[in-house]
Amino acid sequence: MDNIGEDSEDDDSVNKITTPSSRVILHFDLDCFYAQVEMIKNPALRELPLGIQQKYILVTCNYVARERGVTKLMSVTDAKEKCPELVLVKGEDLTHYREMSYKVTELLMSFCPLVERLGFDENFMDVTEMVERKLADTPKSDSVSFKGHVYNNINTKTPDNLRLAVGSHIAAELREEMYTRLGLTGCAGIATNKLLAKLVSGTFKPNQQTVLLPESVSDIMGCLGGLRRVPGVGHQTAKRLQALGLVGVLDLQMCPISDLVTEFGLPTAQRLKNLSLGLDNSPVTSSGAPQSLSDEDSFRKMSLTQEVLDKIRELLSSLVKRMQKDGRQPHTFRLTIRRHSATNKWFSRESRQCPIPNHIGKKITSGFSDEAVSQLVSLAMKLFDKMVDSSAAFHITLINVCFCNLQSRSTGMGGKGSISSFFARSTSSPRKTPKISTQNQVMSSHIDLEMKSIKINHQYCFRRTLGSKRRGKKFNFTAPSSSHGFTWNKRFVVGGEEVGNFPSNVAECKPQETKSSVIHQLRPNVDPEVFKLLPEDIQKELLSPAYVESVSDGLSKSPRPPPFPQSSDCEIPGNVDPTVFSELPLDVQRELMSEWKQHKPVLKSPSFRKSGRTTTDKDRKPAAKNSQTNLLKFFKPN
DNA sequence: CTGGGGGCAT
DNA sequence: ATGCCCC
Repeated sequence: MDNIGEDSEDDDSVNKITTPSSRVILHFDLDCFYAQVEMIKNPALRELPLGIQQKYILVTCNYVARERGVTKLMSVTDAKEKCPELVLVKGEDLTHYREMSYKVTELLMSFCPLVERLGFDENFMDVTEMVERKLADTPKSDSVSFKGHVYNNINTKTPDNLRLAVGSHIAAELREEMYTRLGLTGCAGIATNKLLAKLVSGTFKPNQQTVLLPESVSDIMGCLGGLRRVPGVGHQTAKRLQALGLVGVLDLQMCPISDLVTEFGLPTAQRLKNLSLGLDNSPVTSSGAPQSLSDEDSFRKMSLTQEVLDKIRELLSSLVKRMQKDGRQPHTFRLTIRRHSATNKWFSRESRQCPIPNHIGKKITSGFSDEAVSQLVSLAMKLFDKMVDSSAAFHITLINVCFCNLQSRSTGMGGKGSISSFFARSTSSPRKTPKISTQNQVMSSHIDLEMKSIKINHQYCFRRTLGSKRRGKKFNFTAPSSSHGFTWNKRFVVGGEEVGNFPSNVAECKPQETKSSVIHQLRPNVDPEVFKLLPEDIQKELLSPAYVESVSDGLSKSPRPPPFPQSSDCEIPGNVDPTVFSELPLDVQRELMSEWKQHKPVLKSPSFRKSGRTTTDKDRKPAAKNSQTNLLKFFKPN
């Protein structure tokens, strides 16, 4: 089980204190992904304006089409108007895109397992360890230049920038690998966190890459304009921010944290403010195999039970086949619908779910697909009846069937690894492809891949993703210690942001300190004299929780009081500025206090997750418990 | 007439 | 089960 004690022994002894706290994060974004896949399938399409069509929407298009004014998410009608010669390919069946997407992730993972997928066409990678390793191996590393673009074209020589420069070389090589092995082009961004890497990757658009240096953080955030452009700020959040009078990133940067807390609560308030400043300590979490498989279809209208039944059967037979290839057994089934409603057109979905009886689940994995499908169809219809009164008129515009709670059948060997199908090489592949199949090869696949320049032992790339998302980010500092020779890397969770000369790089104030002492907590590159000259309210703002590495995301690399008070009284958590707290409305204070009270006992038992599911984590994402074993099982034993 | 996915937190 | 987020 999780053991906090184990960790404390090895972290500082192994991780030298001098080790830099900033990470090197890569973001990869394939160019017009679906269009590229179609152009690979049919090269004749390359010179033609090509659009990928789902129902009435053009979900993406190639660059020939873009030159003629076609854009993403344009209606087919508009696109045809703009460009009558536009060639359309249906893209509702995602099979090929999904397969290619996982090949990309697999390729990246073969260099460093810490890869997080975002949709089908984007991947984050934490290459900090690779960079350190490369730096240590190359004595003449002083004069490394940047590969690709540098945002704003400015370049100061600092140790952190050197590490980003090495990151840019890694990114370039990985993009080259993607092209030579898979025929795919894409962009990459190199920065110190996921937010910035993602934002910068699109700076130069097709098939190029860009580094963002810390000194340009305020520039890139300022140039963003609308808040919707900030990843993590969706439609709803943007609306609520606008109600507060905030429309641009700069507005959010300058907004008093207390205003945000009243609207969003403390955790979200901090997150939003940090995002606006380019701060993001969220770790790159290995995605591994998907948590759920679903299949859906939308249509104008469906009003007959028989049609519903047929559609569900159709969706299920395809989903069961996919599930079968995956190899895991689903233990939960969910049916989702969208109702037609003239007024409430804005998409609200309803769903019902139920356990999948074991005898049905087994039929899925063991190949009795037809039986499984028909039994699942009746399950689905029962769920449908819970939502829709079939005796009255109804109009459905979407049906989705979903398998989740996926568990590997065999704990040990022989089982078709869950991810094996996603990462499996097609046997018909004309080209020799690297086999990343056996457990041994996971740790040494650089041999198979004939890496020329990135001679990084994969062991050095294992950065623990401490605690999975599912175990709750809040308490991921209680994640298990290394159990296979990998050391708990405290620094990992810290992710101290390097934010150049931004005021916000006052990022490491210790909580609950007096102002006079807190000034000593300023970053070394922040001039205390300058700080003292600032108006007091600005000082307070800089020291407020929004500027502190949030407790929920990690520990400080410097000794710091535990995130929650040890005393039995409910005190203000360490990451909360008492001054700011005291300024909150009383009811908000009370709410926060009771929340903290409830969380406290959790500190000692990270497995509190009331879920009756005393899960043996073996079926969760690879990062969940033990990155090695969990990762290994995703590769074909061969 | 905004698609077909996927994720997380509550 | 829903709502938010991402593409």
